[in-house]
Amino acid sequence: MPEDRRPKIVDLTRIKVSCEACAMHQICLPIGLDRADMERLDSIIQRRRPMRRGDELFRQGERFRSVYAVRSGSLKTYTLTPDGEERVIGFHLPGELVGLDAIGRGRYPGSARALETTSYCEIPFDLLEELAGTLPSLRRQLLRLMSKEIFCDETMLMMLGKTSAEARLATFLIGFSNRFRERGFSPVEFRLNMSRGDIASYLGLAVETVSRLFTRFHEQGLVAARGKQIRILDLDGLRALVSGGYDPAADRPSTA
Amino acid sequence: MPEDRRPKIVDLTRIKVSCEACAMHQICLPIGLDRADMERLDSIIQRRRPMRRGDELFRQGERFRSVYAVRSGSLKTYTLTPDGEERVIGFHLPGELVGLDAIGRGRYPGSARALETTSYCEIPFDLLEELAGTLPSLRRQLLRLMSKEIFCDETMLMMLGKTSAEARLATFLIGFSNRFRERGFSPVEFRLNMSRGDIASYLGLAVETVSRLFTRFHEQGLVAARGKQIRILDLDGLRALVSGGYDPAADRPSTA
DNA sequence: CCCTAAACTTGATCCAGGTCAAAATCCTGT
DNA sequence: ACAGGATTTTGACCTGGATCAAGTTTAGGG
Repeated sequence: MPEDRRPKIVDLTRIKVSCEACAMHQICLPIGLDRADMERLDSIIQRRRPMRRGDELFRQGERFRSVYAVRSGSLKTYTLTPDGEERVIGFHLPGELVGLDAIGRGRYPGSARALETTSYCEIPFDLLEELAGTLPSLRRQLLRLMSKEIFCDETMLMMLGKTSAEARLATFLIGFSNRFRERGFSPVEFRLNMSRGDIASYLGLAVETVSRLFTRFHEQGLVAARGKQIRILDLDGLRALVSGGYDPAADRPSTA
Repeated sequence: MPEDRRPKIVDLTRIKVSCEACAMHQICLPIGLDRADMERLDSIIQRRRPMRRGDELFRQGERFRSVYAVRSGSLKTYTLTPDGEERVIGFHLPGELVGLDAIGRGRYPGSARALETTSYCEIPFDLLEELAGTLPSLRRQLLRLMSKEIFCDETMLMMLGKTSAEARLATFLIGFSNRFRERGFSPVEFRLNMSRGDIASYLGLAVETVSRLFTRFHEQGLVAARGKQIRILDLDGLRALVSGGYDPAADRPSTA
């Protein structure tokens, strides 16, 4: 067979993917699907070559075709304001779907960029929509994930509305702690691959404020941050800072 | 027939509803459905007796069973923070669905309260989900509406992150202007039935700031507000205030 | 392994908008 | 029509976090 002259390139672009084998299948779309249904889902999903840090998954304004599921790594979504400034909308960990905000408008309202080496699945949305017609579990999970997204955005809205910078960063760290734990990683030691600037933009603060807060948290023995590497020393102490504000950890279901 | 002894009470609680006859059916769930499919949707929808100002549609923490579509009037959704403060999440006009944030968690994360006399449809979600399996147009529209909700929340997030009080109120007014126009009402003269406090809470500002801004807008000849009655005098002037910030009017599709 | 640009930290200053206080206005029920 | 509480407006003051300005560390490419 002459085709095996360049097998790796072809393989890396469109690999046969299996949800069943994916470590995130208890968090992602296939929850509740039996083997046969999972195979039908597999058949419409494409796994792409992993992205490297800085690569773009899609760009603001591009025509919407697919939603994407993060398999490993992480990415950020952001929009460019008319005056060219970048505003971070969210950070996405393995098992999470990206691009759900584009369905209603046919174009991606923001861009998505890898924060580290990141692999993902591409799910053509017209096929997903169709398949959701015949697989009730898939339909339910898709609706749940979208609803969860709305809920998380609303939680964030509440926080940006009235909380102090301190409470925002504390909530941010607690949120990541929870998300890492849900994924089987340590909830007290992890790497935040986004820059301080990204965190600041996401929380509606200035970079300087975020930096000062990290130093303060360190001084107070709450968090030991060496660059992007975070170690949470006193989770309850952080929770206390959120006082009065809304604590998403308190009632976020551990699964979906 | 002895039943017609108390027909009105029964009628007002569960009225046979028709999406086809509803003024909002080009904005709401039934877009793209043919007559037969619309009847199937009608068959799972219940129209309830109208609420009066201050009535609650559902309460935070209650078990989720239904989503609701506003037929006429308006309502606000809000959550109570642990320390008993109210935080407004959104305002809902005719044709909009409420309760979508509850699907993923099985409980309403906030309460919904009528801002004026308001009629609505109740749509039991398990039935809607099932029907969405057999009606592709309904499924598509449900996904679109949820996606739109995510997009709107994200837009709001961006705004709360970095914009001035002035830009926030301007965006708020422009947004309502658009929504009223989409519904066939005047985009320059309308009634905002929520209190100044509600507006402030929604925009993450103090009541006093909102009040001052209304006076300032009046002085600048942008808006004439007599209490809840709003008349926009210079829409472009308002748009100019949003400068630099993100203008949702610029690319919000006029339909769904 | 070093060099350089970018990212991060720290310090000093300033102001938008929050808070407190009080007066004016608007509703709502009787 | 009116009383009384709630809502709104206006004024005075103050603070949290933005902004401006250096230094310092980190990381990636040659």
